[in-house]
Amino acid sequence: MRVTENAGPPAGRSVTATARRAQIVGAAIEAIAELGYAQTSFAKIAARAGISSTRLISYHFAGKDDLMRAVVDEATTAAVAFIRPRIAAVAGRAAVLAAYIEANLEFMSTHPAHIRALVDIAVNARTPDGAPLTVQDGPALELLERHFRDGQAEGVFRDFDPRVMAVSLRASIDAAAGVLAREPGADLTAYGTELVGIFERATQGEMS
Amino acid sequence: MRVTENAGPPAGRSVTATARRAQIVGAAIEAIAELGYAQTSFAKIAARAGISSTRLISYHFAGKDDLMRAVVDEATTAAVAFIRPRIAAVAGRAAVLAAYIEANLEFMSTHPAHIRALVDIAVNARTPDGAPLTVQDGPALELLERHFRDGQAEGVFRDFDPRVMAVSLRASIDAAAGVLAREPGADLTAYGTELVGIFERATQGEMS
Amino acid sequence: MRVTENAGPPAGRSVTATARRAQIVGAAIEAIAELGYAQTSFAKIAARAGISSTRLISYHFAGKDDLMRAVVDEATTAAVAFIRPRIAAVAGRAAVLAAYIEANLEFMSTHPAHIRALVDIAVNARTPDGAPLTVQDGPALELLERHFRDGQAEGVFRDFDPRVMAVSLRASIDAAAGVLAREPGADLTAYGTELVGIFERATQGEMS
Amino acid sequence: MRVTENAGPPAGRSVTATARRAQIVGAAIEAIAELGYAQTSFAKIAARAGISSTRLISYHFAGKDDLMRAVVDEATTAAVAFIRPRIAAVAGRAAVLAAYIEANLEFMSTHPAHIRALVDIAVNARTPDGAPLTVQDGPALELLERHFRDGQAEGVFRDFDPRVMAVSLRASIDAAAGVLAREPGADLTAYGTELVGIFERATQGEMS
DNA sequence: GATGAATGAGCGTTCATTCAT
DNA sequence: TATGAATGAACGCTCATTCAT
Repeated sequence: MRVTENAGPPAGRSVTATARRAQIVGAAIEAIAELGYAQTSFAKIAARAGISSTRLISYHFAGKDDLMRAVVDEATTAAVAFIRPRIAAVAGRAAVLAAYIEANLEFMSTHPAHIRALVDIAVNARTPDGAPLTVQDGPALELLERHFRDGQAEGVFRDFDPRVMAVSLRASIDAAAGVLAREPGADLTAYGTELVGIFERATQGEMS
Repeated sequence: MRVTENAGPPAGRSVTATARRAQIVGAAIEAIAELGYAQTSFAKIAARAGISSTRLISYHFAGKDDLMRAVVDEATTAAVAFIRPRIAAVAGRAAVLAAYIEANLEFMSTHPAHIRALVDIAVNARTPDGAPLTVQDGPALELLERHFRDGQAEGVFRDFDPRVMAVSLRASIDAAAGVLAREPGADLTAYGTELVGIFERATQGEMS
Repeated sequence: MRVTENAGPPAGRSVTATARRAQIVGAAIEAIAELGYAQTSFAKIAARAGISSTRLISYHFAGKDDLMRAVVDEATTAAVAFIRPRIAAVAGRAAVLAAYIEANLEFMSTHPAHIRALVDIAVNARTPDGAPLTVQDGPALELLERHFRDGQAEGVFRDFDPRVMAVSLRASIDAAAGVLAREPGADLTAYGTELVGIFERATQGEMS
Repeated sequence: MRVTENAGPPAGRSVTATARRAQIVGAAIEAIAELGYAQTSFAKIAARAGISSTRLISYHFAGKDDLMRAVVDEATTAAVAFIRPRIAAVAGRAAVLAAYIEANLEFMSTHPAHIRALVDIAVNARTPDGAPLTVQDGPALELLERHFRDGQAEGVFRDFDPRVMAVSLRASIDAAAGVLAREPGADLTAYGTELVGIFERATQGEMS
């Protein structure tokens, strides 16, 4: 699953702090995705980045928490950059929802390590006092919730609890990442179609 | 959040191996639920169990993996014992599905640590070579999948991919545990009703 | 200045915790006396104790603070055991004062490392938040102060501030340790006689 | 306890080497006084000086030893500049002694960090091979010793060991700094009067 | 005169595990 | 069945210093 010897500046040469940070963040994402959060250490990240000492990581990041936050930032930013134009390209609450689901799954298939790292950090990373480092899917959940609420106000969606729907949708999408991790050849497009079918029905219909 | 001094045999006295194992497994569940998998060590578990040396854990379990498997067994067994009679009490595919969801949420509210530990281990635990320790929700998923498949054969459920539906339902239920952990006062009954509504519509309806 | 290969249990064999702790404390005293507090690390102590890993120190002491407190305890206890019978053997405020000074200097010449370690820890050791680990000469100062106060009440000593006198006496004694460290061949007995002369005059006389 | 943002040139601007050195020395004095010698590092000093990299310290000083020597120089020079005129203003061995003690205590109350740093370095600083970096109070002790010796030759002081008296006086003065550090509101003037009383009696009287 | 980047060595501590009883 | 003692490896982090501009 390793990509390359992690393209970037040849180790040992002085480069800009920005480039070095990006290189380290990339290596951290790879390491977490492959080994899991609990097994990922500065040493493993350094080895993956092709740098000789963990000292360089400590030099560029204030600590493990700081690095993990940078990983979350990078993965989130990449996901948003990927997904936002795809939902901006369609119109209508239901179409946006479908585009959101499909863009998420597409991003997963092209950036599996990003997703894996994001979920792993959210579940595991804690500050020394035990508090979670990040709230899982926090911003994404709020946007989804607002989308559902607005759709309800417009009469497009039925009357459900937008928070429960948002949490369930995100969880279902994240679970797809787990399936992908376990079955590398899985057909994500078909999976996306199924998921769209599930949540179209869940958000519309009358029945209750 | 600690329940008691972890009822069980007073440390230092000779007890049966079975009782000692149960005591340690209980302490491990507490520790994982409170601290998260990555932050849980033999030392923390021993402290919680009120035993002075980690040696006792190594004595009763072949290793960390063995202990984690025992935790998964215990939590799974407890969940099955709680849920099975509740779904056996109702008839019909849809009613069973609703009962399954509601029983799961009810179990969560009475055994939050079991669920937290189960999810945490599933996501995190690996053998030293990086392979996942357990297949996430393996048995539960298969039962759900068969239930959907049978319901489809009976014409009760619409035509969807049973595996995707099963994965999404389990993920949505597990996500409820996360909500519960973050908002201790949340109304799980209402949450369950919402979830039943979502998956009733998702599994029935026509539309596509 | 190293004594021996630090007599004690042969490294690597299992011994009682008490004996091992004493061995480590002894090595720590030697190390601090020779290298100074700032240069003393677990690794240096372990080397001096003839044990192979710093892990054994961490096993027997909760942390560096805990070890330093044990060193202070050991040195203080040894000093008290040496000095107390010597002042109990004489009668009269002035005679006790002289015996106290001379016993202190004698202890210094037989246990120079104990004194050096005691002073070094008092001056340097801090908890992580910056608070001093021990109050220098705390208990000794209180006893001295009371002795002076009682002597004044009996009319044996003149009217001076007992705290200032106690602080100055302790400082003068501790400074003798510095002289001893710098000039190993110094005549401590003569030094003691001089010091007694200084503080006899300081505590008596009329003049003011 | 920090005084200001440590007045001096704003970091990052080109200034004279002299000014920059003074700024760094000032920050080092503050750091040692607050944190203690063992806890003071280039990083802490740089932070206190408001400069971003420890590189600037290494640039202006040959090493840690060199910086510490500069600190000692600065503190000593400041103390001499403060004290010398005060002892030059009085005549007579005893009066000079009293003026010396009182000037020292006065300097302490106006420059507590200087004294703290001076004592801390004297006790702790070592070259890598374990040798003390400076001889504690070396110059001051010699001057004091000569003063006592000359006074004895003039028949003003009784017959005592001038070295022991000098060491004890310096130690008693330095100990006052410790008292001041622990009890910020202490009355240094009264303390000085007491100390003068002690050493007047110690240096004169007959009795022996 | 100044600086960002980089470094190897060492720090105290914790890890799961094994030895010997 | 139990346990105190011991262990090597690895952890994240900080140290004073040097490289190359």
